[in-house]
Amino acid sequence: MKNKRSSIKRRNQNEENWKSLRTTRDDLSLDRTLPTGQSFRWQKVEEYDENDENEKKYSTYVGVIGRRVVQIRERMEFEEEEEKSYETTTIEFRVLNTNESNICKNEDKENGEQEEEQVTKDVRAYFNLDDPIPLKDLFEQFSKADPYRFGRLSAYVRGARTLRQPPAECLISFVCSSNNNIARIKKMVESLCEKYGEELVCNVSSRSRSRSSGSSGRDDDEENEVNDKEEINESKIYHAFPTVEQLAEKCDEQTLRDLGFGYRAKFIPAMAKELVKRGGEAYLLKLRDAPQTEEEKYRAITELTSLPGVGPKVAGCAALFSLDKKSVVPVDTHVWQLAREHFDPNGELASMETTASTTKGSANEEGAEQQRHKESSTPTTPTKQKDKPLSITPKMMKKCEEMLVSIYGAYAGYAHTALFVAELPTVRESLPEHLRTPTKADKKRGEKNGEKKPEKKKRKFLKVDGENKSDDDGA
DNA sequence: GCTGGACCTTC
DNA sequence: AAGGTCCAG
Repeated sequence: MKNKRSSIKRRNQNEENWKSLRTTRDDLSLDRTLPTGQSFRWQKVEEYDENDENEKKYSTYVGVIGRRVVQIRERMEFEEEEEKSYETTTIEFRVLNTNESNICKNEDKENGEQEEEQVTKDVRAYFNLDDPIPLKDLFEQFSKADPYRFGRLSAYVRGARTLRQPPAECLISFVCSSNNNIARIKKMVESLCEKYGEELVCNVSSRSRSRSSGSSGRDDDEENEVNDKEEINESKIYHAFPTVEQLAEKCDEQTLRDLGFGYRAKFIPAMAKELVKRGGEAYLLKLRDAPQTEEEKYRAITELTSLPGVGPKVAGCAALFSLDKKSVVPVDTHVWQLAREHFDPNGELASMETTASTTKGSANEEGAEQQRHKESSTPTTPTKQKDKPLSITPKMMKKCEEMLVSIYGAYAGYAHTALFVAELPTVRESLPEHLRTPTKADKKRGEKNGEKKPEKKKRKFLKVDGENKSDDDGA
């Protein structure tokens, strides 16, 4: 409503609005946290550093936290000291929208400063940056507890954090995630926000043409020209995630079906209404603030599971990603696969796959094989199955979660996040071959060649060979 | 309690 | 098939 003010001034103002998140890249890597399928609202945006004479490009993320549109970047600085020069990374953010935050209603300066503090607090909270234990230290603990897998992986997933999202947003997003892929989940969440969420008005920073002094006068900014409508107003509209009240009142199944939600369309209005009945967001926040005991953890999961569209997996995600239940390990097909591959030397998990998975005839055989070495006497699994997708039963989830919690402890959920991130294509590619979890294709190929899966036996007892400490990622 | 299907789209 | 859940039997 109030975008009549001078956009130029605002633009300059924004340039200086970057504030430090007061963390380090050991504790937070944006690339390993924001686009990893915890939250579906972050968009990677390339920017140019206007203070750098070469206008060096750097990447930022733009997303919405509550009612603020937030942009985050990792800024690298090179410092020279005597002979050595080294770089430090500062993680910074700024608020882009003008109808919340950086404008104080009564031009009171103190209020403004309070607001500034509040913003920083909120953003830090969203990233769980006020944990009692820094992520770096946790990773060291995980590595000690599990040198074979986590220890060798930790350098490649440094800064892979677990977020702390608004509970209703998190829960509803993950209801959309069932039997679905990330790209479509993002689309669904975005359309839900556009349809029902509060508008958040941002000034658009029409960079580029300001100075094309840079050597490569390329302008890949054609999209700015295309969006001429928005360019004129110099504002861009983002949307808050709708509140449960908004959804309960306005949202209906048919509309969501038309938006492409498929069979999940009926869950969201039903859940919103039920949540409102139970007290709205405050009801969920109560689950968050309950004492951090195992009992309360299970209670939270039970409560969530009684909502429409929420099974154990979705409840686990909401509990871990928004309700401070840090030992929860939400087990999905991917986590199951990696647990079976790396944490199942005795084939306990493998033996539970009574339903054949898509590709592995050998999985069951192998599991049964190893099972025989132990004493447990589950009925030997049939060797021949049809090609049905593997579905994870609650029993399997429980077993898998227990196994990981027994290894990683009270912050097992954080370890899970890092292990999961290591499986994402972009990160996986940065891993040395021997750390990559074999894909189905790999296994198939192996079977065809009649190979014997050489590793398996050395597993837990192999000492961590001196994997060159390559402190770093590929990015 | 546990298991097998159906369920909406789309990459 | 994709980061499951619900509902019968």
